[in-house]
Amino acid sequence: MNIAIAAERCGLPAKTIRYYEDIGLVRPDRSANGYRDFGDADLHKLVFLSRARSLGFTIEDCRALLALYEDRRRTSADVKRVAEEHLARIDRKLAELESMRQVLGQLVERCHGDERPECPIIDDLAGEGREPGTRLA
Amino acid sequence: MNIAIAAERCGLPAKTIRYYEDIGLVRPDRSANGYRDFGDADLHKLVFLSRARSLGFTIEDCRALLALYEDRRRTSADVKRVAEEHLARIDRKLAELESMRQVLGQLVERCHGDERPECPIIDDLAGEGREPGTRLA
DNA sequence: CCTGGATCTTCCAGTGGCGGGAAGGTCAAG
DNA sequence: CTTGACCTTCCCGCCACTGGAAGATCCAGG
Repeated sequence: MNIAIAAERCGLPAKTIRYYEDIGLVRPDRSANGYRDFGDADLHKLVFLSRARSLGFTIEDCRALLALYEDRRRTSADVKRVAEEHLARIDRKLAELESMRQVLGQLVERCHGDERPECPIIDDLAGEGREPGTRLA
Repeated sequence: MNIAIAAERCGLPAKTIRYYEDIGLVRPDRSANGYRDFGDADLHKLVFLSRARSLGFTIEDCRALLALYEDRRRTSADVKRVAEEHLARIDRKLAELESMRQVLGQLVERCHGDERPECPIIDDLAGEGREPGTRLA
């Protein structure tokens, strides 16, 4: 099947699929005219990649997971380890974002948002009250 | 003051400060020897930038915020709008990460993590049960 | 048979926000 | 006078694509 059909079926843009071939994640056949020709196995891989990426796995994670996917002698422990590392990355990122959200949320709440120049957001960014330790977070 | 001192005082790497000058966020003087010479106002800007970046504002947000910081006729409404847009971005990102966390967390829980090949994580990525709508999320 | 539009190919450049490292100038101490 | 710590500019690399140019190919209509 041509790339447009494969793209439609796996939910990835054709550009992304070509990129995945470039970096060696898929190796579709080529038709006589030079067009990529995706078989069912290729499509399965693309669906796998699409799903893994949507869960936030990096490309290198995907490469490892794809190898495990295709290895009948894999152990679920190997898979779980990759997933747990990613889960830890997600948790770190969540904590970082939640901290930002908390600080910024409080600043926004305290800002009147009127036509006057006084603004606790600007004051915070400028470092007002940083030394005394009266900082919000 | 030289760049290393400025870097130490604002908490940004010297490389980052040079980059900020490249893109026009700061304009330190130059000494006779060609070295950058940061004054107090420059340092204040760098501290401002450091804090804004740590709250996740994009460089373009920082440019806008810095302009507001320096504009005595700004309104707090202008500042608040920038902050609220960023807050919305944070919330979208949080929702996305929380969704990933939820799905991946359940998959990891269900995975035995032993020496056998059966693995609900791989099965999910491979699309097992996608059509029937028995998907986790 | 020709034309035109859709699809395919490769290749190059850009995104954001820096970081690494090369090649070379400058400065202060011993 | 040399050493080593600074400083400068410059260019490449990161991640995971995305956009666009230039050109080949395919297919349907006239």
